[in-house]
Amino acid sequence: MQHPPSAAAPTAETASSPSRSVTLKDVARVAGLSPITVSRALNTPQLVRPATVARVREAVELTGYIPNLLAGGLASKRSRLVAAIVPQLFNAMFVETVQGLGDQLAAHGYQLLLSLSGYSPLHEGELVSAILSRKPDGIVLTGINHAAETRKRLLSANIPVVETWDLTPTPIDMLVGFSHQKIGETIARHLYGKGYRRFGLVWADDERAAVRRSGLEAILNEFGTSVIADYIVPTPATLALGRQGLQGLLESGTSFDVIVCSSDALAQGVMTEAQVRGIDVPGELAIMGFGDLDFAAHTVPPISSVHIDKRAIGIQAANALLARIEGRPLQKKIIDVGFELVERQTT
Amino acid sequence: MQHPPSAAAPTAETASSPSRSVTLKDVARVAGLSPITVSRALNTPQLVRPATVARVREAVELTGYIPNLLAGGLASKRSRLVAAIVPQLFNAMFVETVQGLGDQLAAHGYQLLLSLSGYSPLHEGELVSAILSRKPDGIVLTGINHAAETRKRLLSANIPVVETWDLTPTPIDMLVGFSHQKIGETIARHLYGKGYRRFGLVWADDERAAVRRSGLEAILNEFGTSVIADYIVPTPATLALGRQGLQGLLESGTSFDVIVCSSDALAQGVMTEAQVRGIDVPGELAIMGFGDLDFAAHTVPPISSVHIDKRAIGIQAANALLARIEGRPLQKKIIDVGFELVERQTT
DNA sequence: TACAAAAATGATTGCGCTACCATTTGTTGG
DNA sequence: CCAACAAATGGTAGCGCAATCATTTTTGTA
Repeated sequence: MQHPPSAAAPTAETASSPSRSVTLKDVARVAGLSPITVSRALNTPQLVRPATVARVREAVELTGYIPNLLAGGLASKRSRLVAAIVPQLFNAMFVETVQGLGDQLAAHGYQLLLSLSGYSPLHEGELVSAILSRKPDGIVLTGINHAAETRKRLLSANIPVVETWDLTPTPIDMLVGFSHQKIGETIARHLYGKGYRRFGLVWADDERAAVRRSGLEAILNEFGTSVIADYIVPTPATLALGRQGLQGLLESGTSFDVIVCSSDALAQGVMTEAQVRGIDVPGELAIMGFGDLDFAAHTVPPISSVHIDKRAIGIQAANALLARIEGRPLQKKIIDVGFELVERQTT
Repeated sequence: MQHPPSAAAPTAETASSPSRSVTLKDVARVAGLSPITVSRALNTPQLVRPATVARVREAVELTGYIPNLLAGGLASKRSRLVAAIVPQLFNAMFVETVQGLGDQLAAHGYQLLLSLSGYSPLHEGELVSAILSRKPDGIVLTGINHAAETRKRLLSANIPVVETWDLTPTPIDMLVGFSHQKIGETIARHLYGKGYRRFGLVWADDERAAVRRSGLEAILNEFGTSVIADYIVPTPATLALGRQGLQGLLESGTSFDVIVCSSDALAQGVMTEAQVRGIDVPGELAIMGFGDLDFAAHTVPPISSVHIDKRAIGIQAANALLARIEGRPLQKKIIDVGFELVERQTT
């Protein structure tokens, strides 16, 4: 299975130059056709006689030709590239969306340029410029709050944009997400309905989480109660921060009957800390998560959470983009994938 | 902070054509310089008078110029793009590596093209071709087992390649990883040393996991014992599969004193199932994971695992690539990031 | 068989940028 | 004050491909 250094690769060009890469012209020469016909045979085979296509395929095989998409993109103004900006990947939330997006794009011959913004909207502007310089056919953003500069650049780039993981009546272009406000409200109603009154929060310092909180508090206020205390953690939220959170809240001396967390990771952390301290969940303390990550259903006891179809967000975003890129009519500019409160055994 | 829709963007081109994008030539005209000088001012400012650079910067600002890297890459043969192929992102293992890689690359002005291979080496060949057609300056691969076709293509593309997450004396080019064999051996010694004799496995159907298993079994054999039974699960490994795994093993009627899992997710699943069934961990049954994911230290009881510096793999891979791209000498072609068995309370 | 229409193929040009070499401008010392 | 050189700027060409229009070949029909 070793390749002896003496034997040159059999498919290498015959030219003496040290491996100048194979171009369309080389394939054309081998196939006895013009370069443009080869180009067509590869990109729009329906415009070329089947026999010719076969001849081209052979020549491609023989030469080991790999098209240069930089050149192709420059000439055709279509890069077959879609860029996505995600705060970070640690946060398992976005991973499924990226995976769905990537899978769906790949299935349609597009590639994914992934950028990690690290939750900093200031940095996002430069990021967008860097991305636009690759001339992507579309862009997927996380969230709806972008610097004015970012919006302007995106708008003037004149390419399809999908914002995700949030909801607004005025997206830059298209949107796939859900209402954080409503989730907060739903959580409040659920917990109040189950009789919980003394609310503690372990909450990430994140803008979408803040919206969920405002929904939660709005309804609690309606019911004449409110959040007693909160413990704010930096992003990305981890189990360790969840444990710290409960610790912090308990040290404040107040007593709670439920801790609401801005993510399942924090919730699991809170639960771990409760167990370590011998606090019965949900008997003495109820816990509520968000995101319905893989583990939420498989802890002991399983964590009540809010399910989001994270993968669907990615797939729908891809579909919206592909439709626009390929000029197909778009049913809706705004897709609400909704959510579902999943009651398990911690509430 | 709103931009009134009446006022046309002040930076828009004066041309009447519907937003033809701004090119280097436009900037040059505005700055009263030749295009090539503008190019230099942006790419190699040290070759241009500071006053001229400033003039160019102004013109860029004024015109809202965004370079076209397709054209730039085509002309210069440097794309400032690095491609990475990862089996999948669900598997939290690779996420940190991708994040480290992305961060480090971004810090050096490179962007990340992410491809998900879905664990299928057959598909990897096409993937590599698709990637090479973007003319990346470097490629990061997961694992060391690649189709012969893939190797050939990579070799003839003549760009730096880093293989990761495994170890071999004969990488395609460079490598950042660790020895799965040794991990298996280390686990076996640890568990045997603690007195465990009746080994059950809940194991993912994954080639690197298979190597860890072979290390484990080799040492167990040396000690005159062996794995009693295994339960093989498909990738990606999830908590639910871990639970199924324990269930499957218990139903076989055999009794175990330790279950070794090919990942922490499976281990947590096994532990959950054990707790649900009232099996004391580690009293009646010990559990061993792999990967030392975030949660491993924060379950009750915390899971013994093998720590891998996953983020470092990404960062070192980026560094190796950057060194080669920028022509700096490379200390080592093979970087072993090692591992560390972390004994917690499940063994 | 002839002729129009359709299908298939080809030639030219330019996408936006940088490499390469040529030219101009500025600087130094005799 | 002017060589002699370095620093700064410019002109030309071409990276590899596809859009556009032109030409050739094939097909169907009277």
